Amino acid sequence: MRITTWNVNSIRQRQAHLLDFLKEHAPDVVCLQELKTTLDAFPKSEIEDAGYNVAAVGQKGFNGVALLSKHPIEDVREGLPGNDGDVQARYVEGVIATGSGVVRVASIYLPNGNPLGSEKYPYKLAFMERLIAHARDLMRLEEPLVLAGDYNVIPEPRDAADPAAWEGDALFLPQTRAKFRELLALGLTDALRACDEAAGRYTFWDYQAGAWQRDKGIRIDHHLLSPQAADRLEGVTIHKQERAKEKPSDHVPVTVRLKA
DNA sequence: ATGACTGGCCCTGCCAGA
Repeated sequence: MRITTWNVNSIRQRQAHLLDFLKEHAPDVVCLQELKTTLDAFPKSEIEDAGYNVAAVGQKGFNGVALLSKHPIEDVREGLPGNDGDVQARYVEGVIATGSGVVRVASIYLPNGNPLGSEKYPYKLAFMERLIAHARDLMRLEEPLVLAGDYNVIPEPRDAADPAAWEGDALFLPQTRAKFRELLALGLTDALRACDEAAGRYTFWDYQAGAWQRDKGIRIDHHLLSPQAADRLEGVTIHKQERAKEKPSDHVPVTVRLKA
């Protein structure tokens, strides 16, 4: 079973790339972030025609997350518990029912948190607290669980081409990284790091300053696996070539492979 | 050395992203 996460930076701008990707790679599940649209302009029928079921949460202009699945999507949750009054579309979760069992998958668009000093950083930390609390509950189910998405967290210096440039940034602050480690401490596995300890495994390159051409990337798109999912981990692929296409997202797709 | 982009929206500079 293959589960891809991809911050597409506008589903309308990236629709052709997405459909190409689905055709070429045919992942079982795709977790999308930054749809940047309400659902009336979401290309649901085009994605369904490609063979996928859809569970999506939209928002005008910003955020927006979706689960696409070749298998039925059950038990859909929109938003994290404890976020009453939070209108930002940043979380959707569902149970994927395959012939050989179920996997619970979440598509997460964690807040960026910049600029510091604004209300955005406390919002990021509060969102992470809610995610930790919910993940703790999900871990009690002792089932295969994949928490995938754009975490807006650079976990370690080796996850940035130029770590010094990110000092003091909401993506790399010690407090941000500590909260990410709290998630891992629940017993979740960072899938890429379980397979590959190398530096230079990036998933995002800024549009500005020739970041792509100079490989000034960061790794911020992650799959976190429960033990029952980690037991089945076969590998992780970063689809780096997507960034070299015309009109790319600034993030590339990342796919985790689990044994059937 | 510095700065370099892209997308959506209130349709046009501005906010947001990372």
